[in-house]
Amino acid sequence: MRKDVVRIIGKALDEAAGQGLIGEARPDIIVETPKKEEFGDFSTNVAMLLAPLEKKPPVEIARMLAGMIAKIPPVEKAVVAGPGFINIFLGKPFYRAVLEDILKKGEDFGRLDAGKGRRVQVEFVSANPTGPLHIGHGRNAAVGDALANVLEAAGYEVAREYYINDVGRQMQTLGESIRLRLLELEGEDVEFPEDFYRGEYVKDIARDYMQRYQPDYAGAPSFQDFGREAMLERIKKDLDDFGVRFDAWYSEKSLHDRGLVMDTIEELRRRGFIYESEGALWFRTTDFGDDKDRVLIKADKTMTYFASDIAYHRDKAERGFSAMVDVWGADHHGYEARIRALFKALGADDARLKIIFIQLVALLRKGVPVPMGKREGEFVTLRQVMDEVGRDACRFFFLMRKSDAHLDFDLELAKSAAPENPVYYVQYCHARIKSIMAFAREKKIEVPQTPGPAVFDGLNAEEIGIIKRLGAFEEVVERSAAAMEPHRITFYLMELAGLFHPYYNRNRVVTDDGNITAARLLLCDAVGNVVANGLRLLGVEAPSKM
RNA sequence: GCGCCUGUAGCUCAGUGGAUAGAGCAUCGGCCUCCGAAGCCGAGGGUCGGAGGUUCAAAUCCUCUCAGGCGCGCCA
Repeated sequence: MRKDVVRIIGKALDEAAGQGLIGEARPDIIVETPKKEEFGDFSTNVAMLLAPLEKKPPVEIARMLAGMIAKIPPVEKAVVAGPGFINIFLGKPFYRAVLEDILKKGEDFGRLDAGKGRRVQVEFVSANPTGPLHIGHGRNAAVGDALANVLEAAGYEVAREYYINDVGRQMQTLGESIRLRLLELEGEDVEFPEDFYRGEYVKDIARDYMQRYQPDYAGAPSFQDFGREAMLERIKKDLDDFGVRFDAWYSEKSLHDRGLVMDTIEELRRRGFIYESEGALWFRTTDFGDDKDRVLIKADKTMTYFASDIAYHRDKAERGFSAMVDVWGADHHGYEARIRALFKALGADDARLKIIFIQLVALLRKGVPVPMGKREGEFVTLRQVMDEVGRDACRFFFLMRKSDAHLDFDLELAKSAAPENPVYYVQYCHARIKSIMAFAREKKIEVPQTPGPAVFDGLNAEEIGIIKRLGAFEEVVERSAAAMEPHRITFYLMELAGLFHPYYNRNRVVTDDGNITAARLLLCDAVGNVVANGLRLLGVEAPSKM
């Protein structure tokens, strides 16, 4: 929609240049949708940008361009305002075409080719398989998945990946924790160390292990392997119920098994970024802006997690993605510099790597914070929240904020069927429209496929305004993808619902007037369609009944 | 101390360098014989943390500063 206007302005500029009225220099054409209706459907500051280049007053240039723009259909009029804005008013035929386009495209409205099929990887959640997913992972999952959806809609080919930290100290601790719990079950008196995994889930796993392999434990897997599988199964189930699926589960262990960790270290050594000191092996990340150098192999000859991480990212970088997105908890932001250092050390373009940080979620209950101490394993799990408030509310709430902003998640609000709950505000919009459509069908009202001029002329300014917002959906998707900010979809939907509900309350859709009824039904259909498409990107249901 | 994030209405937050800074909640007052009241209408509310700077134009960009959060291990 905006692109059409950009094209129109471009045409006017070309014509002005052709007539020798301006030079060939072209500033970036900025077209915006003004906040006020009286400023038109679109507005551009191109004359003000041109003024210094042409050494003419902006208003003079604006007048000249406005005259040319006004002659290009479907522009109805173009007026100069303020310091040199050109406000452009489009005619009804334009908005009729927009409505037609939305209805014709249906589910595909909002699907773009901006990505041109380029491959993008989104790696998210990647929680250690040593415990169940907690609320923070939930936000990570919601953001990562919605972002992947948005990128897909924008025309990228997206790969969703989960990186599993399945070797090292914490896996050993998990194995040991299970072993001790098993001994307990067998009646032994054990002292359970403070820093072991103390959650109930460990006891569950130990119980499973016992039931499956007792009495002689012949052929039983190691506690660690058993624990890993049990935890992954549980995590997958949680994510599945949350509506999140991955294309790949990438094992850290597999990096070691294939020798890629040592390979990577060797490559860095060849490139001269590795040195030994105090018995340890270091990567000189300070060459690339990190605060300090980082250890890859400790003095005890075991590897750090960072060693795996660089091997993993090296592998990613070689897989030919045009962009790689890592979604991390905000407490990991200190890692960004060292991962970027790896890219630079390998001569790879680290601009391809985008790291999104997910800030903490504060759970509230009627405004009172829910304690979330991680000690004793009593943190709030994604499962608990999902079970309490439902998947839709849960996902929607996680996407109501910019990911790098703290999020207050009020459980009572999320599950309340009250007007102040934004999830239902948007879903209700969809359900309401479906209900209206059903009502019209019951009344055997004929609705044309597309709005002809006679039908469309029945629509008033408020309805045209809604169509204008509907048309902007494509742009919202595009910007959301470009900025990698899925929350923009959420805000758009709340705004759209905020246009529709008041409109509905003031206007009857099904009336005695055939043309008006048809036009309004088509408008409703389009709104419902866009709401459904937007909710799909968020991974939230668009119910027909509530 | 250094680095990253955040300071916008009482609260929670939007806000592409543009025109008189917006929502929702909360508060107060109204609307269901009529397509879904999980909805709508109306009212009050602001030194965009502060100070400089760039610009025709700054909540937005730059510098400094104040406040809060997080991170700064041969931890995971």
